[in-house]
Amino acid sequence: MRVLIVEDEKRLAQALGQIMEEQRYNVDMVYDGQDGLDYGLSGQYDVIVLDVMLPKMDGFSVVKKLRENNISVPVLMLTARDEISDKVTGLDCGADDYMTKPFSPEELLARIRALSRRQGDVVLEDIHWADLTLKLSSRTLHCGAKSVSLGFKEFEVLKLLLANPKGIVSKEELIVKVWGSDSNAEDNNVEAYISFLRKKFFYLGSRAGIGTVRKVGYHLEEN
Amino acid sequence: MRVLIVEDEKRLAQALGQIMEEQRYNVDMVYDGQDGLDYGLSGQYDVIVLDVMLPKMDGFSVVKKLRENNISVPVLMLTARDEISDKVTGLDCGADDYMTKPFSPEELLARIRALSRRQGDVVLEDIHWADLTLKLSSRTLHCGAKSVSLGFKEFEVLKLLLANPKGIVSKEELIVKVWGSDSNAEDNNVEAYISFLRKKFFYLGSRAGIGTVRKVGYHLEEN
DNA sequence: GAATTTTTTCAGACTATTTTAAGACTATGG
DNA sequence: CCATAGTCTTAAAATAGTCTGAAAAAATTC
Repeated sequence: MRVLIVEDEKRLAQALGQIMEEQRYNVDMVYDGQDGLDYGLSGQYDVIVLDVMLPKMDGFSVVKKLRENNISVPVLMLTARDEISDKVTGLDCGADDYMTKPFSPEELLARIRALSRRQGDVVLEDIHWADLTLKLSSRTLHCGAKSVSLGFKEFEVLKLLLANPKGIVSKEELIVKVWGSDSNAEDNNVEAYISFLRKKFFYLGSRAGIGTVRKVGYHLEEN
Repeated sequence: MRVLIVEDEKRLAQALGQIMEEQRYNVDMVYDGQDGLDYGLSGQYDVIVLDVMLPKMDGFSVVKKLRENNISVPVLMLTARDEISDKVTGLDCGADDYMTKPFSPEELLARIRALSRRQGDVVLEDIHWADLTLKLSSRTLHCGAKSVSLGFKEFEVLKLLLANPKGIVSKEELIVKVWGSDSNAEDNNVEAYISFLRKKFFYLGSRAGIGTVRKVGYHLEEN
């Protein structure tokens, strides 16, 4: 996910950037409204975090111009408590959400997730493979009349396999994408989850299976 | 709440309708100005969303004729950015608010809420789910012959669950929408209320229940 | 201002998920 | 066929997330 931060207080911008990079977001930072607008117009971002008070051009104008150029990227406005106005709270300026400073990293991330989810809620469709249906909203796996609920990690592992229905997914990739690159998960963790999933496939009576390619990885297959 | 959408771009009309139906608004849609006027004259709506450019009769004329007939329903005009005129911005036409396309669902809902609030006389309809009836006017929950009254927070939590009868509502969303995004409510507050509600469902003998999806949220389910 | 209701807080119980670890199994090269 | 490294499976231990009852605090009502 690509995020643009437009904030002139460098310390704060830095902090924001760090918080988001920890979430593996791809972050760009600029420090005035003019740059914010130019970067925003590139249309390459999934979310823009925009301070209201900025040099050269204020946040409201930036959003306004973005919208005039049909850039519908979700915008999260940052504002000091004493700068709050109806223009912000009513979101009449075209922003999608606002947050008053100071705020917690959790709140920031929560709002960013909410915004990107809102945007992508069309993508939250069910995934089909062979006779299986993975319901993203309820984290359940269905096959015919039967269904099972998946744990968080099971879900993520399966989702990754489904994202490459023909290709092979390595244990390493699974570890990085499901456990995180800084985790100390071992291959056996992946093996355990593959085993759990196979057991559930079997319980569901599905004709789908997970094939092993020794020393390479796993892939979905249809029997 | 009853809403009339008058919009000739069917896709947009459809999208608007969906957004509002998710809020459990009672939505009617028509696709030209003449029908818009006819429906509007029935006087049954709490808000009318009206495009400016319409076949048969433009939006301005529709509002004008409505007002001539003493229909004082709040009207929200939709206009493309390049159709904007003082007639719109000044609201000289008799509309109560206007919004330029494109806009976010949130903005639309915010404005509609604002309009109906301004009106002050929101019609409170009951919400039904499974064997439950939530009476919005009295904040009571009914099932068969039994009923209980809900506290304000219980009520809001349940209403949010009912607003997404199929989807899952996260604790995060509940906190933001019930406690407010600037509150310091914690997950356990939500858990406590979910527990209260379950107890009341049980007392009522309802077949409805609240399911948990670990690390994701809650959703209504029917046993 | 007392009584009642609603909301928050907290701790311990409970449960699902995740990790760990050990032994069984299997493909592959020698 | 054997040795080996890689993989599978399972049980159990550890952890993290959730539930719930009770009591304190706050808000409302009478």
